[in-house]
Amino acid sequence: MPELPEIETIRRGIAPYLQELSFKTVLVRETRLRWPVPTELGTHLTGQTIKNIQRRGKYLLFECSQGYLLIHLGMSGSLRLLSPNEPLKKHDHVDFIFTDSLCLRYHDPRRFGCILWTTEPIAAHPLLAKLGIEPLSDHFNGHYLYQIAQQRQCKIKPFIMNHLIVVGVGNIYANEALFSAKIHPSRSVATINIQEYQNLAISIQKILTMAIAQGGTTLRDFADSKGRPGYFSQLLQVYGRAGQPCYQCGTPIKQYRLGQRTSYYCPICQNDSIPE
DNA sequence: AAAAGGACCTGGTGGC
DNA sequence: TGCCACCAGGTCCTTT
Repeated sequence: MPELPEIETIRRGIAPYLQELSFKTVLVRETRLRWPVPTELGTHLTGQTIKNIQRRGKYLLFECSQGYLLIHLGMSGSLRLLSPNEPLKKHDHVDFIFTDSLCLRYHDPRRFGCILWTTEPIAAHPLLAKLGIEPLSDHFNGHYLYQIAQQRQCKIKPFIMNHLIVVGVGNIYANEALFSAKIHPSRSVATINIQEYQNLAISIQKILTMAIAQGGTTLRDFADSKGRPGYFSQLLQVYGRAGQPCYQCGTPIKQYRLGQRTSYYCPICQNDSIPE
């Protein structure tokens, strides 16, 4: 479900309500996420106060009095703020209940997400230590991408989705950013020049920023922390639009499989002389 | 070392 | 209506 804009939407939605609140109880109904939810999670968290909620890539980092709660939503995870009395739905795996009776509820049908606890320095956490640059930071630009690309031989779409290079760009926004930069998803990274990389970096930032402003993209079931959908899906140019006319030139959008992911592009705007 | 493919899960959809 | 194959927003791990 969630890419960077969806995670950021959730972070912004919950942070104002949870700052300085203390954990009263943690109810773990299902421990089988991507990695087991720590059995002592409640013991660790009870009495701790949330100091700050940050995001690194698609990870939410809850800075507590004496450690970090780390949450990833995988493909199908969501977090909702509600009353602890709210009736449970299937796959509501964990409740974080706070002293003022607010409940943060973790829901994840496919269980690809994770909930972890660490008291080690957060930047050194094994899941975070090797992550690439934040796309919305000042240091992310065309030069950065160009330099790494000179030593690689992969296609551009998996390249920008590689979170060891740049974090947070998932399948939807990778397709959209490449359309915006007029680059075919299968272009070899070494054939792309510096000017094109500068356009691409700007496109990635533009797309992500716009998506955050729209509250993310709702395809099936994404909702923010209050259950509201995101509206960026109305602005998608290529993702999910196979066979429909390109908004720029009218040519039908093409769809194909690149790696294990579905890719969408305009054969005219993104110069379809490249073998898929 | 880097690229590609498989694996982990459930639910929704479309075809027969 | 039922059954089945296939698809889905992620990313770690194994294989090449």
